[in-house]
Amino acid sequence: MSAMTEQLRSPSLVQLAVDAIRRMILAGELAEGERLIEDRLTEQLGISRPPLREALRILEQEGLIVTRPRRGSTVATLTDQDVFEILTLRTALERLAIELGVPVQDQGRFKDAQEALTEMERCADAEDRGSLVQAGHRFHSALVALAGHRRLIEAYASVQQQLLLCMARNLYAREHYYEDLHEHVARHRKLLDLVEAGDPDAVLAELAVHGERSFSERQSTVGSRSASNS
Amino acid sequence: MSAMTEQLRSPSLVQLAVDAIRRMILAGELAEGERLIEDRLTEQLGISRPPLREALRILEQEGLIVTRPRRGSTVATLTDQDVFEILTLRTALERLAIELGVPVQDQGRFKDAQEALTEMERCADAEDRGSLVQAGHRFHSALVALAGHRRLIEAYASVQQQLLLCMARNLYAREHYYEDLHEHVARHRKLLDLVEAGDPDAVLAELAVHGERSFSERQSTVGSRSASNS
DNA sequence: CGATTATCTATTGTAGACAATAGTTCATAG
DNA sequence: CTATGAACTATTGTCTACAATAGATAATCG
Repeated sequence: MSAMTEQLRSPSLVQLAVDAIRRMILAGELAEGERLIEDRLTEQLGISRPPLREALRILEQEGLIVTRPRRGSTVATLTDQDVFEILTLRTALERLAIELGVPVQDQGRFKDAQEALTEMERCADAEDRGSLVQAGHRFHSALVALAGHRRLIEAYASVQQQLLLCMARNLYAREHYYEDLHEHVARHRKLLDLVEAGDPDAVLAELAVHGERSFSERQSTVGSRSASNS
Repeated sequence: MSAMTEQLRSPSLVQLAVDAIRRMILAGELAEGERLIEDRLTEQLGISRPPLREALRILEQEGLIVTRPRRGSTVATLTDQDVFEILTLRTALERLAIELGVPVQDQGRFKDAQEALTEMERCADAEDRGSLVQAGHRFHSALVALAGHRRLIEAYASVQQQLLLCMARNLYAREHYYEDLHEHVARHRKLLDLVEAGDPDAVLAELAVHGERSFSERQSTVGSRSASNS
């Protein structure tokens, strides 16, 4: 039954371009605020402008680029306010996921979270921060997927992606991920244990302290709305 | 300072097409599941296909249409599961808005909510259900705007829009809006009073019972994932 | 007479070219 | 020497045309 969902999609040039440009942005190959000249991208990707422009529209909706009429597109520039928005939204979405999904139904998705956590522990042992971040995102995504809520999953993925953009810009990475790696993983382990126990409130409480640290100093800087780097 | 935000934008054909098609869908001129033939739409709107296709990509991201590769776009078909997702997501976003915005800062936005509520009362007196729904949406949007959270506002608008699609299909309208109109408005009045009082928790509590009625029977039908109309 | 396959048509995917505009540079006047 | 204006260039916005594919129809074979 789950094999039915495997449908070999012909990758349209639009989807291809979306993936490629997204990767470029998140990998930092395209700098923050950098203009995305259509001609240059078409040449680079080997496609023509119509599919590229459709791809840009999608990325715009995803929040990775900003398009101003007659002035083209630029890679999104994130202010402190933006980071605040991303983090708060992420937490709200995770909360909903826990509330809906925590007396866990789909054992398969739970497996995903477990595997991601194992991967996190491996990364922490190896002190591989980059992979740890990725595994952490997989873990959280798996947690969110527990609810079986398509829109929630998509919204979360979009926010997660913007968070990756933050980290690519090193706005957020330092203060959040330069803590003790094993404590970091331990908190996630506890989270998963509570999820398995099936008590949503306990998970939510843990999630609250989980996120508190990263928010507290952010909250204070909110309101400035100033660009966070020059 | 707020006058600075007034920038007369030339409406690109893409934006024009997005608005036009969105209106057609929400007005029910395009039936649920109906195919959107590009040639027909270009002729109807008097534009060519590239801007139309960009518009379709945007609408796809917004969740109003579904596009399958090589098979074109269709107006989104909403299942019970979809309605459930929309409602739960909406509540989660409103909760976040209240948490962040309720010791209300921006008095201007608060005015918006007050005006919308006044409008609601007028509609309830006139028994104008259609306008009441619209005013209600303006009210909720104003409430969400209190937080001054751009991403939250956009996400909420998208969800709200899909909710309108539900109502256009009469999936949700009957059981939710065929209650007593004045009680409906009274609940919103209470909500706004609590917001003005500045106690987020009280607002959240009220919001919970506010939404509980509409969710309870939904929750039970979840899992069927069957199409909700034929 | 029913099922299967080949052709055909309607529709989407993509490309290249033209038109319009915003930013830039240079020249000129104060 | 600075500021203003005009021409220019780079880039976006849009259109028409071509290629490729999926669904439909009809014809043929069992």
